[in-house]
Amino acid sequence: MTLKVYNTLTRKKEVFVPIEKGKVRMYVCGPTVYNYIHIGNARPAVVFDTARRYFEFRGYNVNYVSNFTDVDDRLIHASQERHQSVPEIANQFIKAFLADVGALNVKKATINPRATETMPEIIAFIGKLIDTGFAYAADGDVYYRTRKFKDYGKLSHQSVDDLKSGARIEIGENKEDPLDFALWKAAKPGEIKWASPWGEGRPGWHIECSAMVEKYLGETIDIHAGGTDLVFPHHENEIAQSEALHHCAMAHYWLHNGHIQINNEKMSKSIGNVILVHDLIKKYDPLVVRFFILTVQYRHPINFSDELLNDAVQAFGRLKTVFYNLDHRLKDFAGQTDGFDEKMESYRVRFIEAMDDDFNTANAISVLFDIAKDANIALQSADTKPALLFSYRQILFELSDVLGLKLEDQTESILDSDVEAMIEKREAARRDKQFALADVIRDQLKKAGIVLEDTPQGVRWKRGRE
RNA sequence: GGCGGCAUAGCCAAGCGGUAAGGCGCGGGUCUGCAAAACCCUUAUCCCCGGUUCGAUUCCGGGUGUCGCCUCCA
Repeated sequence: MTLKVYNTLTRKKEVFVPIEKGKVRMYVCGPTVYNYIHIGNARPAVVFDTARRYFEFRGYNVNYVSNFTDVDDRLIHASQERHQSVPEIANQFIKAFLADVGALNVKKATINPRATETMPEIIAFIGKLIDTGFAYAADGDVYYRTRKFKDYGKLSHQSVDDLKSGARIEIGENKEDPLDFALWKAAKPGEIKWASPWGEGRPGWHIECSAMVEKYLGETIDIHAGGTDLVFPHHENEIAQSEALHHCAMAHYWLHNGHIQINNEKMSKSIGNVILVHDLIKKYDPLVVRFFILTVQYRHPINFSDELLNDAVQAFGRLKTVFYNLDHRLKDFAGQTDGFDEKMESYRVRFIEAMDDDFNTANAISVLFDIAKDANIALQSADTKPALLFSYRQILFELSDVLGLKLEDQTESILDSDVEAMIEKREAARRDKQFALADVIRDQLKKAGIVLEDTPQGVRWKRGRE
């Protein structure tokens, strides 16, 4: 079985062959930390985290680098508006980013380099581009000479001449050509700045990624990923910068996730429909959000709406319920699975086939539901062997973990003693066939958020809404 | 104008040459003291028109619709 990934560069699914056996070097463009992240930022974080988990599941050692852009125009604007320094704002939202993404069960990156901590490498990189004639300084700015890079446009599949119409020169810029882009921007009075051979200023947006990839992962990496909007110009420019200097491919595979829409509209500030993860996870279980994102193949657009999210609540709940019910039956079971089990292996194989196909999480999730169905059937019979139930539990645990979906929920394991007393009181009432009393107690508990379910193996409870 | 994606049941979403996975929802049933959970049954010929083929949702051509990139953007 071979893993295939869709490469934007070739517009084809290609067999993944790592540079170094057993290792994956991947770089995912991270956020500009001037605000809380929105769900559009969450998608690459979740899908590429899932890719990373899958690589690890398949035995690869993954070096996962994702940057923080902690200085740029938007941060400077935010700084002026709030009368806070750029680093203060950046630190605040880096912290918020890590919290949000942590709630979505995104594993920590191997490293999250910051632009401001990569300044020597950035400046050196620009210097070399000037030395080789790919860049030029002009009044304190430095620009990349786009037309000099012969492969320009190969990622976005655009010719330089087609791009020309969209390019423009802002007032105050001193570009030789409208297509050129900034590597270094001279500081205006009062702006945060760093010293450089071309005067005080700050890096352009694209150069930090080129410098960081080189610094942390090397001249050629396996995977470079980000949102589809980054194909042009961001990643195109990164290629121009890095490959002009290194004369080798910057990345073998370029992966891009599709965008999120809100009620079938583009999410944008002007429409006013931007949803922050910070707010969304107050309303929905963050894992439901993750689950929802993974129900769609990562390259396709996803529409967000309360209706769709509520469907996801139900669907994910089904998975959690079966897992919980398995645990309920296995409370006193300390044994093992039956060992090698053909059926469990067949689930695993189907899961791998799905994920091998460019991380088809939608199909991978359908395997989870098939396991759930079979496990539920096994659960129906009172004399199913615990070892079999345990096998179901294990395979569900193993595969859902690859997707970063935690089916176990620690918060459900603790029950107040008075609630326990009420459950016992109801059990006594049921034994005495005082069903009216039993039902009253059950209603009371339900209002307190505890839902009871009577099973042949005793009463089972879970937390519910209202 | 250049480049690209998408169009599958009420909704979401896989499949991509051999008459349609999965989930949510609806309806019917089973189990239950009643519920809940669960299980069973039920819910589609895949935007339209041509073409290739023994055979197309799946390939090719042409439409229509829709979304996106080309300017900061995940």
